[in-house]
Amino acid sequence: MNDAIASIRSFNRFYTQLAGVLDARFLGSEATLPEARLLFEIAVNEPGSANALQASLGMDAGYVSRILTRFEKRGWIIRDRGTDARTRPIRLTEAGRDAFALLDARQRDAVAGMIARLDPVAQTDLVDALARARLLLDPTTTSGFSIRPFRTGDMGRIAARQSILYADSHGWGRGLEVVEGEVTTAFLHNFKPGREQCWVAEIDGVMAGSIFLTDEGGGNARLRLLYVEPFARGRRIGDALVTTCIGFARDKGYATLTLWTQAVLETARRLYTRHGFERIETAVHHDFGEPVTGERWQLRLAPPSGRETAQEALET
Amino acid sequence: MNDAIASIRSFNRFYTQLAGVLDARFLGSEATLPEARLLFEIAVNEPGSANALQASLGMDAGYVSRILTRFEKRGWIIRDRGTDARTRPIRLTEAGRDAFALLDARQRDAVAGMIARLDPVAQTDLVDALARARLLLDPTTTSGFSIRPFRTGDMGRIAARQSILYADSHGWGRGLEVVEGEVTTAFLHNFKPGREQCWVAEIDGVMAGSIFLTDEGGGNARLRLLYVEPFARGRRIGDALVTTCIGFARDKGYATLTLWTQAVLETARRLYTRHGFERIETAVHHDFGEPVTGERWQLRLAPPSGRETAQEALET
DNA sequence: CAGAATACTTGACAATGTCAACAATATAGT
DNA sequence: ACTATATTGTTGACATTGTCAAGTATTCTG
Repeated sequence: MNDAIASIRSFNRFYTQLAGVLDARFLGSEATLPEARLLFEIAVNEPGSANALQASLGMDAGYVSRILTRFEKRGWIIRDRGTDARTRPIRLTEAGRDAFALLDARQRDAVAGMIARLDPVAQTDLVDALARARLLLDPTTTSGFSIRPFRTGDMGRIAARQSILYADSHGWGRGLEVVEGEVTTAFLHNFKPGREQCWVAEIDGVMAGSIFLTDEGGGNARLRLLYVEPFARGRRIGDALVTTCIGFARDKGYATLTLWTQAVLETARRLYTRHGFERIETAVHHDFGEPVTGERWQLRLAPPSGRETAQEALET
Repeated sequence: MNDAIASIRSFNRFYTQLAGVLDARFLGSEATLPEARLLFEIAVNEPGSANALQASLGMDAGYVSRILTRFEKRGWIIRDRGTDARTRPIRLTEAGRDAFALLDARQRDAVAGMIARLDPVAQTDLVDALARARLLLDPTTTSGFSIRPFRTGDMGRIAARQSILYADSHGWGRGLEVVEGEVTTAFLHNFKPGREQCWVAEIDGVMAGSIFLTDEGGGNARLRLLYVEPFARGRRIGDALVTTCIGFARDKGYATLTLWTQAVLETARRLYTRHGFERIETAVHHDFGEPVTGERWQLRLAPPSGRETAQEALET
C-alpha cells in the first residue's frame, strides 16, 4: 500500500510535468490555457449552459462568466435565452468552430509528437495502460463494453489474469495456473474455426473478461474459463458473455452445452442458473491444491430457431 | 494512431481533473500549491540551488526567488553562500522539515483515500499501469532494473508478450503462440525447484524481460524463451538475464547449457556469442507458419568455481 | 583580462483564480 | 396564489500565480 502510494505520487509529479509541457504549446496562441479548456468543453457539449461548464471543469462561476463574455466579444459564441430564462444556452459560431479546430489540431499534434517514436505495439500498450489506470481510478466511468473474438496474446493474458485473481480470492495455486495454461494452449492448438470460439469483453480496449466454447464431439459443446475482471463487475458482462456463448452453440447446432465450475463461485452459479443451466454432477477434486468441490452443469439446446443468432446476442 | 491520440487526450482531461481534486486539498493549508511543489523539491534534493529547482519544476526563476524569500521569512530554509559565490545553497531548517512532513502526510492521505477502495490486486494493477505508461512516455527515465524469480501469472504474461512482439516484428503466428503456451505451461507443470528456474526482469515493477532454464536430463540444461521488452532495450537486461541463467546452471553443476534460437534474431545471437555459446546445428523448420531457420547453440560449463554464483550474478 | 555566460534578484505587470453580493428566475411547500 | 428557498448568471474587489526584462554579482572561456 505504501509502495503504491509512493508510485502514484511519483507518477503524479511526472504527469504534472508532462501536462505542463503539452500545455506550454498554447501559450502565445489565440487562446490561453483556461480559455482552451473552456472552448473544448463548449465544443463537445454544445449547446451547454455556463453552469454545466463550470461544474464539469471545476472552475469558478464568475471566472467562467467573464471568459464567456470575452468569447462573445471575439465572436466565438452566441448566448440566447433558454426555456429556463435564467440560463443562456451557449452555441459556437463559425468563427468559434474555427478557433476550436485550430486549438484541437495543435493539441493533437502535441500528443502525436509525444508518441511518434513509439512503434504500434508500444502505442497499443500505452493506450491500454492509460485506459486501465483510468478504469481503476475512476469507478464512475460508464463507458459500455464490447465483445470480440480472441486475438494474438489473449490466451496468455487470460491465463495470467485468472491465475492471479483466483490465487488472490481463493488461494488456488500452481495447480490452477497449470490448468489455465493447458486449457488455453490446447484451445489454440486444436482451434476449429466455426465450431469453437473464445470471446473477450473489453471496456475502452481493456480486457474485462472472457469465455471459451470448445467442441467436445457428439454434438456436445463445452463452456470454459468464464471470468470477469473485478473492476468490470456489476455491468452484466458475464451475462453478455454467456449469452454470446449460448447463442453460438445454438447457432452451430450443438445439442448440449456443458461446463465445470466450482461450488464456491456463487456469482457464476447464479449466472448459469439464470441462463437455464442445470447442475448434473458434484465431485470433490484436488486440482488446485486444497480439496475443492467441483460441479458439472448442463444446458440442453433447442435447435436453432433462426431468431437469436450469435450476432444478435452480441448486440444486446 | 488517431485512436491512440484521442485516448491519450481523454486520459489527459481525466487526469487534469483528478490532479486538481488532489491539489485542492492543499488550499487553505500552510502552503499554497506552488509552494508545496517547491518545498517538496527542496526536501528531496537538499541541498539544492534555486537554479536547479527552477529547472526541475519548470518554474520562472524570479517566481522561485520570491517564494524562497518567503520560505526564508517563515524560517523554513536557510540560504548561505556556496563555493560558487553566485549560488546560495538552500537547506531546510527544523521548522521547514516539519512543514514538509505535514504537507507530505496530507498528500499521502489524499492518494491513500483515492485508492483505499481498491483490493490488493487492483492496487498492483494500477501501479503497474502507471509505471508502464511512464516508461513508454518518458524514454529518459533511467531507473535501473532488477531480476526476480517467477511468480503467479508470469507464465501467461510472458507467453502473451512474446507472442505479440514476435507477431509484430517477424509475423510469426499461431504456431509460435502455441509453442509459447506449451513451453511455459510445461515448465510450470514439471517445475523442479533448485534444478530449474524462470527469472523476470523488472523496471519499476513492470515486466521488462524474462528467461527460463530447464533440466534436460543427463547433466544438460536448456536456456529458453529469452526476451526483452522493446521499451527496456539498450540497458543490458538481456546480458544480465543470460548471466543469471549461466550462473545458475554452473552453480547447479550442469555440464552443458543448450538453447534453440532463430537465425533472424541478430541481437540474441550476438548476445549468446558474447557469453561463450557456440552454434552446433542449423535447421529449417515450419513451426511458426512460414519456414524459419532455427539454430542450436551450446555452452560447455566449467564446474562451479565458487566465485560466480547465481546470487552474485543477480547482484551485478 | 575582456567578453560571454550564469545565478539570482527585483520591478512592473499580466493572467488566473476566489469570494461575496446581487438580480433574475425557478421550484417546493402551504 | 404566495412565500421561502434554491438556482443561474453577473459583477466588483481582490489575492494569487505567473511572466518578462533589466540589473548585479560572480564565474567561465579563450
